[in-house]
Amino acid sequence: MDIPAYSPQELEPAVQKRWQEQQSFRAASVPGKEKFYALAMFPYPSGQLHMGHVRNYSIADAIARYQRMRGKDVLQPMGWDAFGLPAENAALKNGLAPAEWTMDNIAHMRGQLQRLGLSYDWSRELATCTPNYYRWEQWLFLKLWEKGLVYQKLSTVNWDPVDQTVLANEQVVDGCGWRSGAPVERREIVQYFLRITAYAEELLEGLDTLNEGWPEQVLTMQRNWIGRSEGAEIHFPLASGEGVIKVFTTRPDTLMGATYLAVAPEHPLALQAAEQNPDLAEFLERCRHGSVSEASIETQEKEGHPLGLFVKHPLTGAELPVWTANFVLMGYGEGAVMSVPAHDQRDFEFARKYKLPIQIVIAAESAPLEAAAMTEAYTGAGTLLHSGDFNGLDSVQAKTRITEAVAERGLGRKTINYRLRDWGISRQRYWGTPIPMIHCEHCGVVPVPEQDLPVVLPTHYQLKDPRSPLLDDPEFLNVPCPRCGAPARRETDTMDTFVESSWYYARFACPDADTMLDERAAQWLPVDQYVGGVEHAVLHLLYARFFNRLLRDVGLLPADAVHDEPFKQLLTQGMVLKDGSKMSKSKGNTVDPQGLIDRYGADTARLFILFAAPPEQHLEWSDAAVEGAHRFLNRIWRLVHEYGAENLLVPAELSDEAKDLRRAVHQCIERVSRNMEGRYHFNVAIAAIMELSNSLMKVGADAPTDLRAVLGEGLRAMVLMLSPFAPHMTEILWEVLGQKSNIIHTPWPSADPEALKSDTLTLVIQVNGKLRERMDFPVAADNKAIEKAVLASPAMQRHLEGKTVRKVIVVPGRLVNLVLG
RNA sequence: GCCGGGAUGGCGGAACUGGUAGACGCGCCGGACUCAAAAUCCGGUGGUGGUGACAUCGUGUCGGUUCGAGUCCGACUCUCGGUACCA
Repeated sequence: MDIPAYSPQELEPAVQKRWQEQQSFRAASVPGKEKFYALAMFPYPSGQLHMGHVRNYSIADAIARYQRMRGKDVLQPMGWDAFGLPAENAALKNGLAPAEWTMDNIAHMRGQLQRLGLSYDWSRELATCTPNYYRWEQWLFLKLWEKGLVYQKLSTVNWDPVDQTVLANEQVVDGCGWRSGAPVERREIVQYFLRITAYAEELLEGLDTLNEGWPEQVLTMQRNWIGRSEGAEIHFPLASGEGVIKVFTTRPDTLMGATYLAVAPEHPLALQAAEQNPDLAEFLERCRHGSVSEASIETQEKEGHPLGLFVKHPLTGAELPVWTANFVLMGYGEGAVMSVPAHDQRDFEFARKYKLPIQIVIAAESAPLEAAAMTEAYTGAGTLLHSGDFNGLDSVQAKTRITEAVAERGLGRKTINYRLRDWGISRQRYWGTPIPMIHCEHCGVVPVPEQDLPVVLPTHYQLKDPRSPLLDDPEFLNVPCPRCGAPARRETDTMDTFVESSWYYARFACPDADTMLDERAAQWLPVDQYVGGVEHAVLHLLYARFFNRLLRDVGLLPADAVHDEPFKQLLTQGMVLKDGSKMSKSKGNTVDPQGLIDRYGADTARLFILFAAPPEQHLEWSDAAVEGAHRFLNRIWRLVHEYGAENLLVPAELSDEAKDLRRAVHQCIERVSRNMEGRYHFNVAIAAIMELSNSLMKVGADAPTDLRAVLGEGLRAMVLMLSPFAPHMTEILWEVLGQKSNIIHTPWPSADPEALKSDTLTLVIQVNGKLRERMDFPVAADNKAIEKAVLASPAMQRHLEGKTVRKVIVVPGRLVNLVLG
């Protein structure tokens, strides 16, 4: 027999050319056909495709191809998240302009993606660094400014005193700038913020509608991130002079146990107090060093300093000292906390360190507490004591009563606080979307008029240092004020790149629209299946959910329940690891997918990466296992060619052997189909196909006709089920089997319930929970008959000898457990 | 620090809702084909004891619930992701 060699290097490009010529993956809304929008998170064009990309896109493509075979009208687009820090770093290192570097990378990576044979509608490709894309972001920014959803406020950044630039948290290593090595300082600068907190409640409630389609862990992380907490705002009047310090607490029941207040080092009162207090000034100066990241603040040694200032307790009028502490965050709540050392662990440790009083006001359920003997705070609920009028109340009642008491004095109220903070979108960087604002000496901050959009980012600079070249470019900087016409200065800050990735999924529906979105967005949205890394579980996915609502509220998306959430189903894939850790250039443990594709072809690469682990788990890289995937494809290639286009009709009457094989075929269809939806465990689906191929391979060329006919049925099903994973090879094999339809749109096989039926089944017989025997029973046998047969069977006698049968448990279709004593 | 995951043979992993632990693949061992090798095909493969049918231990650690626990509950260890300016 003459079987052509399996040569993916020739076969795959030929099939890809065919797809391109036939525009096989072009999405055009077909009336009456159910739509399916499959989307993988678009890549940052770093230069080379890495294994994480291959995995991400193989998963999404398998889903897209499966849904196409299910008869859906599938949209699967691809684009580039093209603004960002690495382009500037590369520009500094190689002297290439960020735009040039980015565009070169896109061209290279597009070629790599095409070589993988992913079923994208390339006509919708977009890159976020093109004015055509980011102009709409500027447009939206202006709309939100009008609505008051964008505002300016001071916020703290990492400042590199040597490079004279703002540093990303990632660029701060052990408290020092990564390039200069200089200790990082904190600076407060005016930035633009998006009022995401106005949507906190809606974003939280929306999570309940995602229970079906999103992983529980992502929902939990988002809930915790939003961090809704009910409590009270309490005002502590300053002992001398005017004003109050406002604090938020979730434990108003412990108010009578507050022994001091702590404010953030950036708090105005701390700064004011430091003017007359050199010790304090020195402390605040020390607090001004180190990264602003939450992780570094929370893990640092907790330190504080008294302000020499006192407040009055809102209920007792007692004077409490005010401290400043390095762990109090200016950005959370009011930048001040009331401290109840007896009932809060952090306050307890702080109080012990600085010898501040500890006042017990909640009785623990077990032993009575004693301040001097405590080794940790009692943070549970309980009955109030040492609390005047409130003694004897439980924590729940006390929360209400104390909040009411404070409110009656005009010194507080019940309130809801969120951990979520407004989204600071200003970046003091060059390679990003220019913020469309103008600074005028007379008029202040003035928005760029809509007709002047886009504010185009100049791309001709050679970067010499990390400082944004926009700051030194008079052509960019100098503009007349749109309001008064006087010479004014353009805003040089650009937007956080998360802004671009917060709406691209919608733009893909209408990439050529001459508005931000048109009616096609509503047709395609929501995304039916979104696929991407867990690392985006909170930030990107929360911002995109927020943007979806902004788009709705400016009238670009319909205000109905269907469109509230952008991503109906979410699959968070695990990372690709090598030797137990993330593949990265710095660790030198990367495996270049290009080499893999060159050597084995795209089908092998895709099959391996889906077979090696379920999508949501980490994937440990293995060269050896790739060989295995390739060998499997080779076997399939030969198996199908050996059979060819024989195409016999499966007769109604089958021999037992043929019946068994047919059952195996249809069990496989059932198993694979189940794993193509829901959990998307492609590794199990592929294993089932491998098992089937092992059975099919045992059928010889001289086998009886009925068996050969079932073999043909099995091969056709197998090739169809393999096509979402190995689309190039199966396209050819479908023809080898004599099939005329286009495999891309051929219906997915369905399991025949008749074929699945079996006459007998094997039950496991356990004694005291341990496997002892196996016995076959007719499918129809009832529990009583099974129990009787087991106890009477000769094989069981040695287990029963000298024992009493205490209990017999029959699990239908599974096992029998004899409890003997 | 805080929030969320993960841990099963030599390796990647399987085990639907508490019911046969180790499917499938890799690796390894043995065999067939070959002058030989590669490729391919066939068989074996968790540990310990036994010639053997079999027995016994075994899913990160310790404890619990249950006729029965990889799966449920409690405590812990290690590890990974996020932590708001990496994307």
